[in-house]
Amino acid sequence: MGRGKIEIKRIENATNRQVTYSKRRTGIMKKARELTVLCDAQVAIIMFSSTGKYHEFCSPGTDIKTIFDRYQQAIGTSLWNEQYENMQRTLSHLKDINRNLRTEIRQRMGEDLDSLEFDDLRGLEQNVDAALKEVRHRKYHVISTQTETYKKKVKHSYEAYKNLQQELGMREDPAFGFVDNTGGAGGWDGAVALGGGGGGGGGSGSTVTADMYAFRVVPSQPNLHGMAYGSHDLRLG
Amino acid sequence: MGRGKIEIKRIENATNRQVTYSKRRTGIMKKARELTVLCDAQVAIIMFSSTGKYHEFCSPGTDIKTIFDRYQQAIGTSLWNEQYENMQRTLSHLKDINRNLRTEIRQRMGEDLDSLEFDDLRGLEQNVDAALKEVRHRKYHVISTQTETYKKKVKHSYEAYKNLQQELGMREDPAFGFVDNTGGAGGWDGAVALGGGGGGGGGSGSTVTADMYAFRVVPSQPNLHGMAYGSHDLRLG
DNA sequence: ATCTATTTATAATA
DNA sequence: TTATTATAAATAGAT
Repeated sequence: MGRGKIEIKRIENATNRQVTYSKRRTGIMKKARELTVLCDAQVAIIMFSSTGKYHEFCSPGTDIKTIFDRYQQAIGTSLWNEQYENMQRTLSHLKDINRNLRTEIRQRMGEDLDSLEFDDLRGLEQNVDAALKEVRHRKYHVISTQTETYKKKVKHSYEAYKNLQQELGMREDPAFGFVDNTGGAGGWDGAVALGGGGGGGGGSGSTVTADMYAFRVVPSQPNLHGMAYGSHDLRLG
Repeated sequence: MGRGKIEIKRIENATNRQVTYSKRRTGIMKKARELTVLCDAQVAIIMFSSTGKYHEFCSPGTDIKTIFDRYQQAIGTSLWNEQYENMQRTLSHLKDINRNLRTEIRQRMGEDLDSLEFDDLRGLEQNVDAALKEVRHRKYHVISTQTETYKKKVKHSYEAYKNLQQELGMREDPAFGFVDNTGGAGGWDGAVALGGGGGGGGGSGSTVTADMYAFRVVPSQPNLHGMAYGSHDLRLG
């Protein structure tokens, strides 16, 4: 029905496609309206163009949602409900898992142990004990790494200072140079001795004490990825 | 388009109406199909005839529910959509929490510690250490309670035996009676000495060894509410 | 259902 | 976009 017959396949020219969409959409809507009136029917149409624009038609005296509800009743099984209930199930499953995880954490924190049998307790104890060893090991590794880094920084700083001092000494009165109070660049291993971490070579001279790291004795909220240990609301899933 | 022009108003003759409905319905469906193909559009049509029969059309590659969802999104407001999205949000929030909980558990198990700063590690260590003490304490409490219970059972059993023996001795030849080998009902406290738990009164005589409880030395999967420690799939939320 | 005279929709074009 | 118009398609009424 046009100047020429066309093949029913995707119109490649975007403009033509858009024009045809517009014309034929109008045509379908008109047909739907006519069907509604002529045959006393109820029709609902939803369309999306390839560009994402949406258009709808609905017989007067009703609305799309009503027709859709009726449709759902007609086909019996409710797609909505199916998906909805699926989600509900997933949700409650997640909550269950959540609750279990919280319980495990609480028990790993030494709380709510009343429900555990002796064997459970023994297993938990072994597990926590092993974990403690791991954490300590890691802690020592970190502190020794930190110490190494610090040591290197100090060493570099010292060398830079010495170089500057030499340079100054060559150009000006040596009396203006800084005095070297260190026992030499050699002994910054102290803190490594705290743990079993991989300490570097031995050294003598000045010793770095634990105070150097300003250890907090009070267990003030330590953060874990911005979250304090045990800060989860463990009451509900 | 027919032998005669018709007015667009309800067809009163039921048969004619039905026939026209059928013909025009087919026509609309064909038009919809053509539109889908020609213009790369998505179309969903639901129809109910005046007699209640329903028919639908949907572009291939999708389904009515999907189109309806999209439609609801397009028009913005929708109670269903609201609820649906609410659920989606809750779900992803739960997944996030879940992931964090799993991370915390893993770190409490001494795994994945690389991302932790020294202060985090120190806090974790203190926390796990305290937990370990709690678990041990509880374990000792349980074992001593168990021991008490066992002691009482043995005592009762012994007394029942003595009573029976006496009864037997009164009725039959005492030679058939059982010999009492125990050192008296008094000393079943042995295992309590294992820990700091609240042991009962002191006693002497035979000692209960740890073997009495058939301690497993191998840390075979201890159960926690039917779930082994660390048995959660900790990989994903 | 099937057939066609006619009306209607629309492809190409401006 | 909108309008025109030659033609293809849909379909009312008859069979």
